[in-house]
Amino acid sequence: MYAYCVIEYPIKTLDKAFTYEIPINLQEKIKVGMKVLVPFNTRLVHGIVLNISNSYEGDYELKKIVRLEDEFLVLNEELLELGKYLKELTLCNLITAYQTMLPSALKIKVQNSNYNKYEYYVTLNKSISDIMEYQANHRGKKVDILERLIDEKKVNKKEFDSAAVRELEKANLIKIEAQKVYRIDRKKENIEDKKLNQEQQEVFDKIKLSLGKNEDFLIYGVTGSGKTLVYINLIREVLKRGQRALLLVPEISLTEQIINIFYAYFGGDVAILHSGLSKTEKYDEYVKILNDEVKMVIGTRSAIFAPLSNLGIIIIDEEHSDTYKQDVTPRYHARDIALWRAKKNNIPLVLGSATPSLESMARALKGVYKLLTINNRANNEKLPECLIVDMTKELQKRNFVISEELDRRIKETLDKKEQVILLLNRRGFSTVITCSNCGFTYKCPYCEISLTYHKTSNTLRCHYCGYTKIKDDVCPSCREKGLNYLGMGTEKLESLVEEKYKEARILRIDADTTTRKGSHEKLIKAFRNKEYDILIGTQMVSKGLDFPDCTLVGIVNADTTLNIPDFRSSERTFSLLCQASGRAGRGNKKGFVVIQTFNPTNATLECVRKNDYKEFYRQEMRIRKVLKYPPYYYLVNIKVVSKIYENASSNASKVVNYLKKHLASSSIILGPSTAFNFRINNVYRFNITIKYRFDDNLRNTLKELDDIFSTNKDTFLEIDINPLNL
DNA sequence: AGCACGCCGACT
DNA sequence: GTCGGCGTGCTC
Repeated sequence: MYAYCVIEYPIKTLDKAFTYEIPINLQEKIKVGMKVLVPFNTRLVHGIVLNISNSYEGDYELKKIVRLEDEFLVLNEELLELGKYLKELTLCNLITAYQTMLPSALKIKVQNSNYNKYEYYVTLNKSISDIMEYQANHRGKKVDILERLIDEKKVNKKEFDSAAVRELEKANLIKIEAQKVYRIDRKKENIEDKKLNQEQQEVFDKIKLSLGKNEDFLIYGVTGSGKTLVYINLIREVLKRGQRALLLVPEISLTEQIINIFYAYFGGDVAILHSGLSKTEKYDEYVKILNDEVKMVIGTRSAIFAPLSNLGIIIIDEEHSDTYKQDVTPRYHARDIALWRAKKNNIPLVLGSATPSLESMARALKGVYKLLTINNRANNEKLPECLIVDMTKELQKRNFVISEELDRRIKETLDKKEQVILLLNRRGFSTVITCSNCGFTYKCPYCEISLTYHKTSNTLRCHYCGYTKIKDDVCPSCREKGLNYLGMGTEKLESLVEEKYKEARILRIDADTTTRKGSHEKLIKAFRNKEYDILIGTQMVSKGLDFPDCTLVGIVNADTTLNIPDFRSSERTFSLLCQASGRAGRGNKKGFVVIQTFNPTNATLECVRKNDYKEFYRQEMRIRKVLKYPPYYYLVNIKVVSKIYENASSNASKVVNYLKKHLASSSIILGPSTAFNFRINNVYRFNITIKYRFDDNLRNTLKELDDIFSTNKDTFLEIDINPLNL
């Protein structure tokens, strides 16, 4: 018998199956998907068995497999096949695909250590009469231990004095047995069963009809519409049918509430997988899934590879979230993997969002996904009232950070003993130039992208197409000398707010205050418990959180995200601000949202104010169509990377020429342009972007380019198919 | 990737 | 004469 294996080195030239002879003693045990140790050249390496065959045709003198490395399959048939799809999807090596699917404790190459955790239990090892006889002749701790064991038969070793236990074991009176335990072990809670309202029920009923079929859904439900409750009921239905469920969430640390709800409903039937777990915790959760000991998995992006057998449904919550796309190789999108698995298992896929990605909404409107809408908040709560404040006018009143309107509302809210969230968008791109007088920013005339400033040449450039212009001395819009960099950090805002509202208790949450594991949840909890009055934060605080006493959300500077040089910046801003607005007035109190901006007539902000996703979708789709962006066109981004400037530059031109020669004439090739992170650590990178609709040659051409550059020592390519960022 | 093999320069 | 620099080629 022969085994075809991929080996551990993630190198293009080794990205193929190597054949080994299976020694007779392993022939019974070996299975496809197992980890093996094999001789390779002059050393031993790890590999995964792809195929087992009785014949081998070829003239190689085959070597023999040394041993099996795990007693269980690390990859079942579905995942083995999925790895091949992942390779095709992202153009990565097969072994890289498999590695990303496995938790770090089970990855190929790591030395096999035992990650299992045990608890030790003590039981009696002699007849009761022998024990009693021993007790008669002794006193103290040992007698007490035996006493308890007679009563309870089996007791955790932790509860006894270890020296006494050791002596008793030596005397052969007791024995100690190891029992495998899981590090995470949650119990179901008795919670009140919430009933679905009519809208939720309709959505549930429609998806229920599709269980057992491959149908893909998009649930578009406003913030607070109770999508989670629909998910819970769907999963229950799936479990009732003896199948399992997979739920993806964007970031578990920010979605603590969701997990707790699912633990409450499903207890130990849930396994969780996310980056906040330790390596060993992840291993435990993974083993539970492999052993069919759980009925559902909740997790972040990579949980889409969970080895659940008998899948009945896949749900992706907040499907628009960027976190579902991995930004290192393999650059996959969990949605694509979900579509594949749903099809493969013949089950429904449910995507849910209050602000669906344009891609998904476009597909839904085309009928590729079934669109299901929830228009109202679950308990008929009103959406918050939202107003836009023109900061150019405030500047004249010398209000640089907090407008009169926002100031008045903050005071009112504090007087009512209610809570305020102030959202400061991600620190602005320091390379984007804004006029501090009127809010003007430079945009590329061809790509509608903010231009970035290059200090060395005093130029403004579009990193999509390479358009370049010299920086003006005065703002082209207001003729003032106001062109400077943008940026205020949360810290500065915090000190300002402290000064202004001396009585208020202020909490700041951003990447700096939440570095320690779990500190984020602690701070969030403290705010919910009303230990603070004002919460200042970045987008971290905007997602999925529920603060019943928060009635005011202030967006301090809505322009920063709008000006980020990316064609998706409007979409991201809309989504972020809608999410943030959704934080106001979750209880039965009325909520307010104040958006401060230098662009009060901006169409995206106006859509946020009206909470009008449909209008935003229409507008943004028009722009995407004209400028040939997704979802009308597909994108591929190629970065040409080298430590040597000339090589990066010349190879980038070579790539463009190659593409021009081989791609369909309808495909658009942009660049090479200097990437916005053009030079990091003395590594240079050039950007090439392909826009295409249908191009039969595309995949093969990309593969060929990848092959050509795989042997290049100093220059390499990073190919990102369907990139989220360029 | 890792390692052996191989062919040139500067050292006890 | 030999040690060791790293260019080249191969891995079932």
